[in-house]
Formats: sequence, C-alpha cells, structure tokens
Amino acid sequence: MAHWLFKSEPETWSWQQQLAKGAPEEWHGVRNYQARNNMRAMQLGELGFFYHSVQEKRIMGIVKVVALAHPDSTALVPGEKVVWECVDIEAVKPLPKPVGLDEIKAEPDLAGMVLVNNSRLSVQPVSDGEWAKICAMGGL
DNA sequence: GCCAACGTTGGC
DNA sequence: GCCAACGTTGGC
Repeated sequence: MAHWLFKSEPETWSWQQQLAKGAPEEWHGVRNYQARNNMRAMQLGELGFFYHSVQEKRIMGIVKVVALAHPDSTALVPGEKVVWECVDIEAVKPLPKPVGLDEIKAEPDLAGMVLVNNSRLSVQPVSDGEWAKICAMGGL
C-alpha cells in the first residue's frame, strides 16, 4: 500500500481539529492538478502523515483514507464538469513525538522526500522507506 | 516581511 | 505553442 502526506496550515484546519472530530473529513480545497491526481490514486485504508505547514512545520500524526476521490463539494459549479476532487480522511493516531521539518532535512535518508524538494505540493506521495523512518523518529 | 519556487494566465 | 507577467505558497 502506498503512503501519503497531507499538508495543512493549522490556522485553516489543524491536526487537533482532525483528531477531535473523530470522523471522516473531506480534504477539500485542493486546486492543484498534481495534488488532485495523488488523491485519485489513493486506495481505501491507505495511511498518510498530517503535516502542519508555515507556523509549526512538523508532522503531527497519521490519518487514513476512508473515502475514495469524489467531487470536491467546495468546487462544484452546477452545470459544469467536475474538475476538483478530494478524498475523505480520518485521524488514526498522533505521533508521540512530532517530527519537524528541520529534523527531516537533517536526515540523509530523507533527502529525497517531496516535502524537502517540492514543499509547495499539498498532497504528496511518501515512499515506504521514508514512512518507516519518520514513524521511528516520531516514536512509533 | 522577504523572496524563491512553482503554477496559471493571457498576449502574441 | 511560447513566454512574460502575475499570483500564491511556504520556508527562512
């Protein structure tokens, strides 16, 4: 199974909110084709990291894909073709030790991460090796 | 607050 | 179809 990384500015939607909700949340608002295509590729039950950008810059926890890509309800224009889609995700568990961007950059094994090389992409693939490494760094 | 990187738009 | 101009994102 593939792994992913979801970025969010905590001011807009935070890990704390996601965790407190305890129910599926539509990952709407993505207006980037690459990010959308990543969501289209997701399978039910696949896991992803939840990353806080801008203010905190760290990976907070793990989420699970609970609904396949479907039209983004915030981007629907009646009578027009659907362009933007999103998946639904649910919080699984927090990382005991959130992993900061500075720690990721300091780790040679993670130098190839999309987060490091294309920080603007809001929904990213994470390789199995990167996934395992970050889980370990996060205390799991 | 600044700026680099990236994506999108629109004129040609 | 190319490319300059512009807007946005996100790290510093």
